[in-house]
Amino acid sequence: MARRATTPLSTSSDLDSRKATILQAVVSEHIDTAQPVGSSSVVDSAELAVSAATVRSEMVALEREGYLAQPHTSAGRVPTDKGYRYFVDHLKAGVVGPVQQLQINEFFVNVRGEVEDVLEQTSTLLSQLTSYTSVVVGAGHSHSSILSVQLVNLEAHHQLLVTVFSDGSVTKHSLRSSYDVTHVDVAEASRQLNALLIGMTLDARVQVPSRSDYVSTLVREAVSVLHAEQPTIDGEQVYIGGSSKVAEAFDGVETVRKVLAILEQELLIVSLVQDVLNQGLSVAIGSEHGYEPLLACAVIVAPVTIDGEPAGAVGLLGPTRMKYREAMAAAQAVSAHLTRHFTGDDERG
Amino acid sequence: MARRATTPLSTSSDLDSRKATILQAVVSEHIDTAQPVGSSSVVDSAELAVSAATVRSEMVALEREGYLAQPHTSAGRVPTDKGYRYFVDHLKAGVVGPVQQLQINEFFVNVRGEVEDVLEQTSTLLSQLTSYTSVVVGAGHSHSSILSVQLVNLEAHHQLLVTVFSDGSVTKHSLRSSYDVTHVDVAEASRQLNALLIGMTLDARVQVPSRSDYVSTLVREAVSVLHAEQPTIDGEQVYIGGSSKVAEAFDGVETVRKVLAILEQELLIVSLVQDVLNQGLSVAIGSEHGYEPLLACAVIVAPVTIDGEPAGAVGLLGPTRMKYREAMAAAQAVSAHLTRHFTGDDERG
DNA sequence: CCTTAGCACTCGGTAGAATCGAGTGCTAAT
DNA sequence: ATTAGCACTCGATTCTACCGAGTGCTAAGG
Repeated sequence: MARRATTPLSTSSDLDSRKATILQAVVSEHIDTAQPVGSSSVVDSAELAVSAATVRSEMVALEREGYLAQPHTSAGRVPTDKGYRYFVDHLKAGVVGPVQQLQINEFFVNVRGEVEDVLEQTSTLLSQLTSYTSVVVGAGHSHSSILSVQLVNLEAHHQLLVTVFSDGSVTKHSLRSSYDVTHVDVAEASRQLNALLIGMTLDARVQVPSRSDYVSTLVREAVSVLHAEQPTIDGEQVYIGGSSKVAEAFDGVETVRKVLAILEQELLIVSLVQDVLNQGLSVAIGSEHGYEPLLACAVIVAPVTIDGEPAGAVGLLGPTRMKYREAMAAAQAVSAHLTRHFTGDDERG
Repeated sequence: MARRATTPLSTSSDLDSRKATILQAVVSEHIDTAQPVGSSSVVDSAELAVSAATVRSEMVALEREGYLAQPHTSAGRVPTDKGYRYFVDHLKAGVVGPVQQLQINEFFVNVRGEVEDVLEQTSTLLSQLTSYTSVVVGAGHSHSSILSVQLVNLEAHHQLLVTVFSDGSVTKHSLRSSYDVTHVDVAEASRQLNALLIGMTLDARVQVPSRSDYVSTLVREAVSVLHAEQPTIDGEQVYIGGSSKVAEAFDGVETVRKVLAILEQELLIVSLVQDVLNQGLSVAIGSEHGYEPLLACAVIVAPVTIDGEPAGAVGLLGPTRMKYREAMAAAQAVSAHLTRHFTGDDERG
């Protein structure tokens, strides 16, 4: 923790020890109180052996360097995004509280059902743990291979193509034909599709014989419909938990509205989470993630893997003045449990 | 409209013509302005040939009878739930505006994809049309028969049971066995399951031969897992559109939070919608639906049918002072289009 | 008897003034 | 470099006055 003091004109991202202490005190207190923090309360909370006046002049410097801001003259200081950034970068990794640990353990012991159900419930869990809105993203099946394809006759003109992937996901696609299709045709088409597609991934192209009988046409349509799925950012699933927490976390109806509006656009949420992950970050604060309507938000992201492969992420969305340590610990713990749950899964009974 | 004047001491639910006019004027104006309405503005807006004083004494009566309330002495009047109820009961059926009609038509011409996608997008549409939060409920498949059952081997201990129903829905269920299962076993189990289950509905019990080989065990497990689904209020789908609208519609963070919290509980939303439908209502106002956290809300519901069978509902959730005529018209129009879309569907190419 | 003009009264909302106090920035002394 | 001291700023709070929308009541007129 105690870092060597450098020259006061440090190259932007490092601060001498006292400035760091002060900054951290301001951030901590502001997170707790949501109020601007004054020099004297810094002296109290950080146990500094200097006077308020000294702290003040340091704060002027911190403001000049962009870590703090003043809502108005003669108010205390408030952290900027940069200030929060410094804070989280120098945060010693937290650990989840005992109560929450218990809650997490219990959850993962009891959780049952399909992947989708687990993810959805996880999202609720994470939100309850932290009082922030949670986002759980499950990766699509673009890299899974096809285990089984089946064509089912709903009506003479209407078939359903049901595909099972090696990751356990199942998709369905409607096929509508302008000609009558018999059960025999469907069975034959099913057989051919299985022969063609089993073991393939969605991004692999397959050669379809171009004969023009009904069965072949059906097969061709089925294959093309499957391939058409690709552009849809391969159907990741998004589960949002605790959107009501938005109303508590932010003040100002307008902010709440904006954030909720964003949360409604699942594609956007997916790319937000992906962006943050791609930047290699675990936290994106305010302007950092580049989504203007979310300027007032911080996003915490933790990746989930299955057998070492990236398989999604869990995230938390709160105000920039969120409780980073607790929230990061919770996200990390949950993502780890999730990883273990899915990876270790098949070894258990 | 002009209803015969009855005795002033009418049996609660009927009002003489003038009272009715006044009540309707108050409700209308309050819906527009969100402000308490005074006697003089009633005289203006309803073109009454009486003085404000007369209106006032009528308002006293309306208040005594429970249709109006006063936020505080010497403020105007505000409708009670009962007042709103009278209003909507005597509302001449509205028709959607030309712009929205266009929007609806365009939507249903262009909409593509599986039922789930259509419902989800419909929910967004309805919300955009009305600026209220929309709820679309798709009925479960408890009454659909099974068209196909398929068991797929994910791993030696892990099979996936994929079921296709006659309504085009598809479910999957994980089966985990403590013993190794070969592909041959799975194929055989699949065959047996098909023989047993095709044509059945989920509520029908089937006799499973109680032999104790692996295949039979697998079959038994599959059947029991399918039947176990029943209690889950048979997996209706809920699609909520425009939850951000909640932030606009209500004032008071606490109300917003409560409503959002309710919207998160899909089961609750389903039963709310079902309740309202069962009461034969199309609108439930404030206390009428009996969900205390939604006291400030009105819910509009319109049923959707497929081939005459109830198949779900579309709903709108707004403040009690919502624009009933427009919202009801929109809900009705959308539900009608949806009904037609799904019913007429199979005749088209 | 219903209606209505007139009037006193209520009470929330707004505007302005006074005040408070937390917090700053500067300066001068150590 | 630090700090005590101090003048100053400015949002928040309180208080007052007051306005005005709206009421309820009453007494007079159809």
